[in-house]
Amino acid sequence: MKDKEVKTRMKRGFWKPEEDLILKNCVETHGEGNWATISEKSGLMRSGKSCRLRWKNYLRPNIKRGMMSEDEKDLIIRLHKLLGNRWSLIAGRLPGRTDNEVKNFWNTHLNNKRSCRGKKKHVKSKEVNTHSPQDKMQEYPAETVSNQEVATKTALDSWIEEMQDFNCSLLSPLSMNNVPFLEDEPFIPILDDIVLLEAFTSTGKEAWNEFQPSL
DNA sequence: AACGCTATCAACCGCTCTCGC
DNA sequence: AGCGAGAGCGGTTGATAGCGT
Repeated sequence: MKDKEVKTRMKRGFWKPEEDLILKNCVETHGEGNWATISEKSGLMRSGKSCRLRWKNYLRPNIKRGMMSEDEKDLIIRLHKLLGNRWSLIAGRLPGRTDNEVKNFWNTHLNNKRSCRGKKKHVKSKEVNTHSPQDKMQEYPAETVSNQEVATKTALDSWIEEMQDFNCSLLSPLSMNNVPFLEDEPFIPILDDIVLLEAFTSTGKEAWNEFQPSL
């Protein structure tokens, strides 16, 4: 019950500029990550969670605000197709964008189901390439991490083999589309390989065009 | 001008994950 | 191994801006 009391005493709702300033100073003093300490020391009466969210989504340096570029939209679509609603993972590939922003963008601009609610028409999904690692992965149950890893690795291996058979050269993702990647986030082994291969070697324009009529 | 509807997005909630003990 | 605390994630909510009637 004490938890509930603390919770109800916490301030909620929109952040004021002065609160942002205090939070910013506190993060600089106590370091990013010590949210419980920051929450306590700041005197903002905001929960650690709330502080973390505010910092991560708005106050963190190098946050990019405003409209998504065509490249970003394209990348979101491709990554979502591959990863599903793994917003933090997708956002990690979009410098300056947050998971919350990507999630909101998807739900408002790109989510067909939601777009259908209004006047926008649902667009039939295009035929998928049956040789992609993603499709191969669907053959495996992905309930557990180990299953996922095995599935992913098997899919990647066989796909790379096929690609080599077709004499395909797999370019480094870092050099493509002029899309910079966050230096502070290491690629997740195996999964990232698939993400990058899929995202950067297919025809992204087709994927984007699927969504265009509904926008 | 007033009203209703829709789109947008900041923030919250609840769950899972991770790490230290 | 088990437990608890804190951090992180994805889903959802709610305020409000904008537009049409």
